[in-house]
Amino acid sequence: MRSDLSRRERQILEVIYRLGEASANDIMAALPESLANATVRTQLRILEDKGVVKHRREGKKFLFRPSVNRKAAAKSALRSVLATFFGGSVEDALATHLADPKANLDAEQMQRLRKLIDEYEAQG
Amino acid sequence: MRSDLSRRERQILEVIYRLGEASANDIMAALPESLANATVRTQLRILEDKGVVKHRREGKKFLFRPSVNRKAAAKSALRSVLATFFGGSVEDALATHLADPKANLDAEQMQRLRKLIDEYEAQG
DNA sequence: CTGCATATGTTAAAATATTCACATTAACAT
DNA sequence: ATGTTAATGTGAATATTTTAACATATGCAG
Repeated sequence: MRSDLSRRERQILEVIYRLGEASANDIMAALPESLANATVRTQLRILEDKGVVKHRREGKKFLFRPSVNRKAAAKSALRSVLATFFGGSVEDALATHLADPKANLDAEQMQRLRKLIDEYEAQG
Repeated sequence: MRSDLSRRERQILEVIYRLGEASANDIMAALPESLANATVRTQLRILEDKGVVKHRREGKKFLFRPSVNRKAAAKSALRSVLATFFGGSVEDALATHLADPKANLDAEQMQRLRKLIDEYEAQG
């Protein structure tokens, strides 16, 4: 997630990433604390000025989405967490995640993980 | 990473996480842009007031470290990225990471990944 | 085409964050 | 002890962020 954004801007951008596409009202509803509609729209305008989000019109409302595609943002955010907290080690990260009771992977998910590793090794 | 921190506070906290323990000067040096020493110390004081970091004295300098241990912070940061960008799916995250040319895992790392999965499955 | 409900546009006050100069204190060598 | 160097403490100006009131526009029903 971009680090040159203010606290509120980041928070709102994160909501947009989670929702994929969202109106000012959607965002307002998704925020943990209650903000005036106008406040959310101000932040959206700022984010748009910064080139972080874009919008399209649908009926009379604006729907906002990130202008950087999710994949790229995801890769960048993940790399950042790996670097900051795991010394860049994806193994450490996986170990941490698996140790978390909330992870709770089922057989199918385990199989997908195995397959990913196999495939990576196959071409490496 | 805590989301109730200002931009600068987050940036500085991230540096501290990367370094493990750091003095005001260490942090100043690690920052991409140049800030006055007093500025960094002000932020450290704020972070300490907020209970985010603590310090110990060594000679005449203060060494700061996060007050929340790295493991817990790491787990939380990772979960957040997974939720925001990968719909909570660690498989998607691993796939994204492996697809990144910069990842470049060696045989040993691959083996560690496999072992983690095996062990997880062994206990379920 | 008029009114109503629901959006967005604009602007500016208030709150918060950011910055750093200057003052003070601490360690250490002489 | 005293001077020197290198830290930390304090306070306050400046900049940015955050907030939302008020104005305007849009879609739609009648």
